[in-house]
Amino acid sequence: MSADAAGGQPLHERIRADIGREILSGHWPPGHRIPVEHEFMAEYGCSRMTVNKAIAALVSAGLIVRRRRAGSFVARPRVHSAVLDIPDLESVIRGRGEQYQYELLSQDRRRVAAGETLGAQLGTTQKMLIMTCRHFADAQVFALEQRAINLAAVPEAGETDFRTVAPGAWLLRHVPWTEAEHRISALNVSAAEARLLKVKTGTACLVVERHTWRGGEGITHTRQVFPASMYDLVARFGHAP
Amino acid sequence: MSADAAGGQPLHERIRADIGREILSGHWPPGHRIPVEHEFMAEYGCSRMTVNKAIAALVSAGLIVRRRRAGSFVARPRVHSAVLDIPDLESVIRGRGEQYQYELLSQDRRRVAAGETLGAQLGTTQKMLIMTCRHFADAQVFALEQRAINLAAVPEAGETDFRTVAPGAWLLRHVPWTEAEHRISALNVSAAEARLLKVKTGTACLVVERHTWRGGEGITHTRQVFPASMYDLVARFGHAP
DNA sequence: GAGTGGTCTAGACCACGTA
DNA sequence: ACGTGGTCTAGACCACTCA
Repeated sequence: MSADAAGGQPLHERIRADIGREILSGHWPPGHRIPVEHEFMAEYGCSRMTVNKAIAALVSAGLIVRRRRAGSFVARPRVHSAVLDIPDLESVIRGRGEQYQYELLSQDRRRVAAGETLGAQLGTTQKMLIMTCRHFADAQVFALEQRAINLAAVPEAGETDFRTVAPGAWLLRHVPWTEAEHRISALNVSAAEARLLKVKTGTACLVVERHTWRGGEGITHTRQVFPASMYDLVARFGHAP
Repeated sequence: MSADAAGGQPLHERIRADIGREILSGHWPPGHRIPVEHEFMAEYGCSRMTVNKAIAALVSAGLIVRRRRAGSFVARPRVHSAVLDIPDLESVIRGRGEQYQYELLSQDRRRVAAGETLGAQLGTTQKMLIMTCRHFADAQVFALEQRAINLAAVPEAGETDFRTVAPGAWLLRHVPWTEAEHRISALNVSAAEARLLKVKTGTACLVVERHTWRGGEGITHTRQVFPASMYDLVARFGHAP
């Protein structure tokens, strides 16, 4: 009986994938209590250790949080992994003890042609919500952000007033779990961007581009420009065992 | 019997820590074959599942590689985690199909005062090997690098000729396993650095500072400056489960 | 108090790859 | 061929914490 009833992969692997799919599809949202181990034992006809191994892997991947007596729950999305910490900008700024302010500069709704920079890899010609906004730390411009949200994947975004809530913060609360790719580069800002950032033309800026998916479906793309003096990214490795 | 014979932590956790310590201390170097599961069972007086759980955690942390019939081996250090890929520059450049060239600009050996930028966090007043070097992609300067190596931790570095081999590449092959912290920022280059990079003063550059430890002991510190046009960092998240 | 997860056992069979 | 790891079982006791 050991290995595979169907498929060619270990059973604990299959259980892990099944649960992971429920979470990444959004079917089990953050905070959702998943079935207890005995239910999985019955469903898959296996021992508790096997179920435990599957769930333990999801815990170490950060998708699940377990609490004794209470049960196992879909984790609230940490902010894109513990290694490269790119949390929403409001918490960064407040964490420094500065005052956070947010401003929506423009908003548009249109189909994005395949190949266009914003929205590339989000699928061909999706209906997108396009925004430009600024984040302030005290009186200074902390970041300029261009954002595209795939309305097919996140229709609720269409009815949201992004004049009062930043799209990044809103997405963190409304889109359960994501995969992401970051591209980090440096840039001498153009005159137009310099004006919006309230810095001199040519000032070095850190640029973070992020593509985000959920279960393979494009969710959002963002490009954030930080004046060099405002922000350093920090990444750590080596969970000392 | 269950929980802890001594300490207050699970046994598999203790085994994991013990093995991890052997590796991070360099006592078990990369490629070293660790004892088989039955030996650990005897040593700790526990069942095979418990040993297996400990080793499995080290595998998922990337410290150990297991091969059926052959045994379990200390992993050869990957290049600083799969998430933020900062391999040695030679492979980056060659991977692009460009010609790699390396040049040592200066070398010095001195005790670094605590608080000095290079060498901070490497311990107070360690004897350090300090270098400045350049990396070329074809005819362009790809990166300017300042490097400090803690000679107390890596004495072999003192007898190495860094005119022919880049310190980053050498360290990758000679220091078994490391923890690291990266700080990524942007910068308008000074006139002095611009000259070395063969770019105009004020050109935006990506700056990557990296501190590296092995088992808590500082190994090296490096600051690499990339002209904005030369290099983008890419980081991915979301091991789709 | 009762149900959850956390840990552990003492076995077992199997797949695989090296010797 | 044989020893390694890979997987799995059918139990067990315990700690914790929510109801």
